[in-house]
Amino acid sequence: MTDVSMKTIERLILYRRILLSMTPAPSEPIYSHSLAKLANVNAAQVRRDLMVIGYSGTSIRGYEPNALLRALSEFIDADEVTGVAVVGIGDIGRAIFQYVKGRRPKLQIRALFDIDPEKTDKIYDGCRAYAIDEIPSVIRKKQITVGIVSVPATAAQEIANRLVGAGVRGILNYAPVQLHIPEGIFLENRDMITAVEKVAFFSRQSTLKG
Amino acid sequence: MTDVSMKTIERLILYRRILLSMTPAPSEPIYSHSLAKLANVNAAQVRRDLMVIGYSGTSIRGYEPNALLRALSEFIDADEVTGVAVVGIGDIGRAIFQYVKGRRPKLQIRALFDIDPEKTDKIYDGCRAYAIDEIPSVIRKKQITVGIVSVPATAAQEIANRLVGAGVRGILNYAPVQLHIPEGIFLENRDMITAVEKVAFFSRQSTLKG
DNA sequence: TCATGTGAAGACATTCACAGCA
DNA sequence: TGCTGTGAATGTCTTCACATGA
Repeated sequence: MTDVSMKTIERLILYRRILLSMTPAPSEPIYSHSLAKLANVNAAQVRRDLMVIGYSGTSIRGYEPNALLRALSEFIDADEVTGVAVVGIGDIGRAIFQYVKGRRPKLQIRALFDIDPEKTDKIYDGCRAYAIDEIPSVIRKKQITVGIVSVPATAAQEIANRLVGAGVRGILNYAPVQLHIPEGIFLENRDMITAVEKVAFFSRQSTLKG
Repeated sequence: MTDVSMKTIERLILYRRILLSMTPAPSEPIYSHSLAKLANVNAAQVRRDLMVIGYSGTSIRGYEPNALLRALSEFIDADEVTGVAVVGIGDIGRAIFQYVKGRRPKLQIRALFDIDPEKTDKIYDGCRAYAIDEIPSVIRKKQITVGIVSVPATAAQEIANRLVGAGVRGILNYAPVQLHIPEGIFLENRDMITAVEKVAFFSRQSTLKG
């Protein structure tokens, strides 16, 4: 696979979400300008991003929405379904589970984990919750490659170690702590406190500027 | 205020979090190298970032942890406490409320909002929940400048409009939809579906590479 | 005419590498 | 010696601007 920048992938995912949200799919072609407006980016940016997915407007003016959607999905998704596990059944864990479940056919949350015995060995909305000790066996058996860490900060590193040990290739970390994981494993941090602090900072800036 | 890049602010916030997590504060100086390691960045990056906050290692070798923490906080925080509102008391709304509450003295969640009458006119852990119609009056009265959108995608734009109309200067959007808001209002998107898709994509890449 | 695709410029971010200092 | 602070180099991302095509 050709290598793509982080920023580009984020936008490609955004373009796809925009197209998915157009129901029914418009029969009119969509222009780089219109997509750009919907995505809050520059039109040249859209065209440059679309270059990497190898979809070309078929000598037509603009892009054919269905074909573009197909091309985006082909690029963004793996051939097989990606197995995902959520560790920590708190508010964040539940939120992710609810948001992702059934919304993306190529992403499947196949297991939940929690330290609290009250929460484990149950089935939530079609997905089973396991004890932390079962991480290695379940991750392997269910071919899970993405782990989501939604446990308290103090437990996060230990959970990350176990996930990596069990073979996940990427971690999405919601705990407010910097994880240290081996080279080659993808890590994305989404700490909510940091997010609020950042918005607070730039809100102040915009106030000062006028 | 000097203008700082998004990336730099994110790292400054991270450095502060790292220092805050060291309790008790170490009496030894901390070096750019050690902070870099903890933050998963390059040492030169740390030094360059610290340049912008105007803290200098006082002709000492390394940085004095307490002084650095103070300098970081002075830069990151406003003088006054920043008022925050959370709209949408679902899993995400609750998660943010719980995470932020009491953890950052300069960030105060002053109001919750929800469309469901069952959830409003109650006090959750010291913070009152209001109906959506009360956004304008409450935002103004409580001097709220940051709004967090944790409602379903279909409602998000309408909520954003009301928040902006009421005077907030920044929005943190957890809904999986692109908001359109006036120039000058800061917007940060944190959609969870996009996050999982991104991690899934790069996990696959790392697998292929080896 | 009007939109795409893209070379080239420009803006921005990271890293190197070293002078200077204690 | 071993650190910081920073000029300069490098690397990455965004935007301009225009040739090309229908």
